[in-house]
Amino acid sequence: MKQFEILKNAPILDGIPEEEFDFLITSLNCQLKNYPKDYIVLKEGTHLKRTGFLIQGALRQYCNHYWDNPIELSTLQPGTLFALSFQVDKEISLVSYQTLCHTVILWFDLEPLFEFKDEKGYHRRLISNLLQAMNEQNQQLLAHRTHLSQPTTREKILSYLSLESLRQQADEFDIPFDRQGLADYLCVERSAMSKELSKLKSDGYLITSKNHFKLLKP
Amino acid sequence: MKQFEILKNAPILDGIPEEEFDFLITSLNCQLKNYPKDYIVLKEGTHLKRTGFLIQGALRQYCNHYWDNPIELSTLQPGTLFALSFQVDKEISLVSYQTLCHTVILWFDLEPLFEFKDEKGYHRRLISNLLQAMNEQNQQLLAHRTHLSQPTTREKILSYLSLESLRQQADEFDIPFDRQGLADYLCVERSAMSKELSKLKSDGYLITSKNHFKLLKP
DNA sequence: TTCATTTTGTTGTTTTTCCAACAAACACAG
DNA sequence: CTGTGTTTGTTGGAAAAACAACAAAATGAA
Repeated sequence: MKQFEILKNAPILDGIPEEEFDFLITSLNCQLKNYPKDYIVLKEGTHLKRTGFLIQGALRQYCNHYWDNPIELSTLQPGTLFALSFQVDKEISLVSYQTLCHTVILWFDLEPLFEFKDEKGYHRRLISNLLQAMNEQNQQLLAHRTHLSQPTTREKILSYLSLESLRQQADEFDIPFDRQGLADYLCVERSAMSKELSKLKSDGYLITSKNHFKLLKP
Repeated sequence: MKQFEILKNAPILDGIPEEEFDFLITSLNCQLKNYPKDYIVLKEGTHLKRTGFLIQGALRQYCNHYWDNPIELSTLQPGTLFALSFQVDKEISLVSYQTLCHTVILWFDLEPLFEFKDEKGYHRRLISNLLQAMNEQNQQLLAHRTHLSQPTTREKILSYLSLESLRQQADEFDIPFDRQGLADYLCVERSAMSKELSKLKSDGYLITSKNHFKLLKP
């Protein structure tokens, strides 16, 4: 079954044997729910209760705050956790989630993970995986914010490329974006970015063809 | 002793009784180190090994990638965790840390937390606290990135204010910034922001005096 | 209170980015 | 190969933001 495959391969369950899933399903009070297209699964401003794990379908993550000026955040793919809260009924959700098609979500409680009924250590393993997932997301957010903090398009590009160079430990590398994708990621105009890339080329900062970049010290 | 106070009150040790600290110090292989002013504690591109907890002093967090174009990220205050890694010797640090004054750092290992020697559950408690801290940072980064993603100064302001309104559950609230601080946070010019705030006022979007804001639906 | 300092708002100029339109290069199915 | 659709680079005018300089207001210490 396809749904089970996604669950089985989720990083969050890494290191936990399948025969223990039943134990987890019971102790975390799991509940599988189906939603039709365009259904608002969670509305911003409401109290966070249970954690969601997207099994099938797609979720649109967005804000629509005070002045009804909707802001798109991202589209969640199967295998993603969302709506985490560690102080149930104290935290409120700052974002909304809406289904983009027929969607299946596994809801569960986090609290049992923090209680003392974990003879085999699988709760702790689950928490560790959670921690790791969150750490990764953190790194990505931190990097993205660093680029967006740069004042000009040129500096945004340089910030992105030099981090990518460090990450890939090379001064020559591929990037996972086409031009439009990179512009969206850096929140600038594609044409302005293209202009700036040309300048950088003629200034001797880099050589590029398609999504392959080679950095130079001019 | 002041250093111990900071440790004792750190959110990361919440719920763990003082008499258990010795146990943690031993099992996590803790090590206290002193650094002089301007010392580079960790350089970007090097492998992450141990986790740091800033006890005393201040750390400048910055990047200086390929083209030696330094980028300031933040200044860490006592009580902050940094240089976390969950795959020792696989992850590299994407940022550097430099002391701004005489600084004391507690270094420790994370791995023991994920092993099976936790009779009283304090390792798990520590992990939970870690998870919570990381979740909070995540929320803040996500919010910040959302604001920075907005194309214009006006939209950055509106994004920030409407989120703040949601967070504080009121259409009237104080913000923790002065004008310059808000401009820095939103990565825009103070004067341009001031201009835009004036426009928003005359357009009937808000009333403000000092750091108190009241939102209106025009 | 007065005076010095900091914060905030305003204005005009310069610079940068956005936007729209188009041409060249490329990708690919028939 | 040809033709179609997409991606990329380029350009010029419009809009916005940055910058600099200054005035008004608020703050805080003597």
